Amino acid sequence: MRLTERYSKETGREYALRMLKDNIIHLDLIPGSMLSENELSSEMHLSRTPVREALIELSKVGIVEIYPQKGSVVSLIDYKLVEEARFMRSVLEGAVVELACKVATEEDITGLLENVKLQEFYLENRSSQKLLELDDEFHQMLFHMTSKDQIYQLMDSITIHFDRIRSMSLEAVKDLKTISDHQAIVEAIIAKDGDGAKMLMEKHLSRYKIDEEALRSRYPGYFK
Amino acid sequence: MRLTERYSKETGREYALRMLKDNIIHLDLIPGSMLSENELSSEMHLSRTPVREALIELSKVGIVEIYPQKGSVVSLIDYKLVEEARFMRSVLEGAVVELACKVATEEDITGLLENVKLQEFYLENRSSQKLLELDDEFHQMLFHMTSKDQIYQLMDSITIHFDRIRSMSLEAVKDLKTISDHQAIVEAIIAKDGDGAKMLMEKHLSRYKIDEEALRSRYPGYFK
DNA sequence: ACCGGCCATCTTGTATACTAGTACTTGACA
DNA sequence: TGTCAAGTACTAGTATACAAGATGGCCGGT
Repeated sequence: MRLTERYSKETGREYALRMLKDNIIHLDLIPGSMLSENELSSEMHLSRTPVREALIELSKVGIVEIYPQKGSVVSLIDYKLVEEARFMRSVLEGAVVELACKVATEEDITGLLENVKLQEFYLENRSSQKLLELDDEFHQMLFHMTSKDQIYQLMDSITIHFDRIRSMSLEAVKDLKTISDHQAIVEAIIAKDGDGAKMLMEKHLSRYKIDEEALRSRYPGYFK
Repeated sequence: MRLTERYSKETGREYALRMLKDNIIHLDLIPGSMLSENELSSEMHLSRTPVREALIELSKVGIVEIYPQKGSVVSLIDYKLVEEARFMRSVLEGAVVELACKVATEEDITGLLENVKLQEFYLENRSSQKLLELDDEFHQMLFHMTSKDQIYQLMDSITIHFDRIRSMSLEAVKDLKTISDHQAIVEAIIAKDGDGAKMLMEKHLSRYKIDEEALRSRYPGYFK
């Protein structure tokens, strides 16, 4: 388990959750491996309580499985679940961007344009970490401007299945496409073209349909 | 707090969660009221741990708010959140029923028809409890037959905002309409009419747009 | 050699103890 | 009378202790 520093404000539970998610996404905790509440808590210098609460939360979205009196494991990759997460995002974000075309204010659009400009900047500067953050922020902004923050939060929790797959496929080469997708979506919003924006969003998210067989042969044993 | 018996198999946490949800939906825990982990745990004959875990889960969907070192409260009714929950259901169920038109098997359709028949039966017998269960089951079946169980589970967690409002509007007079809606949806699925099924589902769920002002004047102080 | 039962050691679930921070009450003092 | 400070009684967050079930190895008997 790879650890980073604990933020000053965050609670033990939040810290444990952040560490676990990070390590699961980046395969430092490999699919199928056992998780011991005791081990984890001593590694993170916490007691079992906050660690346990984090594990419960992760089990709610099926990324961790808890077997009472037996143990907990990092879930094997279940392609059904990955596709389910992608479907959920596609459907919800499609509807949200369509709605955004109706309700976006000048300020909202300015914010989106600013975000896209920053993406271009960091693409040149090769900061893929920053790019990922901006990508997430872009999508979150759409939910915020349509007053759908709670939905974003719920949807985000299941997205981890999908983030894990994404980190397995070597390259984030699609960064360039990502940015031009975002640009096109903003343009559709400006033009108040709801149907167009929805289609663009669905196409954008369909890029994440990563080839299962390729990954399965590269990482045998990680899949259910 | 109104309590019912604890099932033999369920854990303390599950029991606490079930009790809390029931009491929030049926307004035995009124919006805005304080929740003390200590009080709740002694009422339910549990320790703070499982009760606390249940409260954390409820806070994730905004039906309970936890203020560290100060206390927890049952959230006031926020119509934005209610509408958000309705929107989420409408969008997801619309997409799912459209998909169901493509993939439903004979068995799936038989199951749906059987459910509708039972609804008719219990409508005559005036068992509104059983009707609600069948209603929930109907919707869940659509998610199951399209392999979207995880999405149903997540969506269901936010539906509580919506269930609370529904229990406030006096009558479940719309039972008859509910059943005919369900019948129409099943017919559309049989006819493999995806667009029609989607529209019917959205219309069906729009019935839950309960008049805010009427409730607000009847229950002043329950709203944000 | 093989099978069965006991035991030591894991696991998570729950209960309880402790910590630290908030808010209100009470009472003394200006 | 008004104000401020100490004390008290709450809160949630965390740590730890205990309970109960699952597992696997070991040892003895057949």
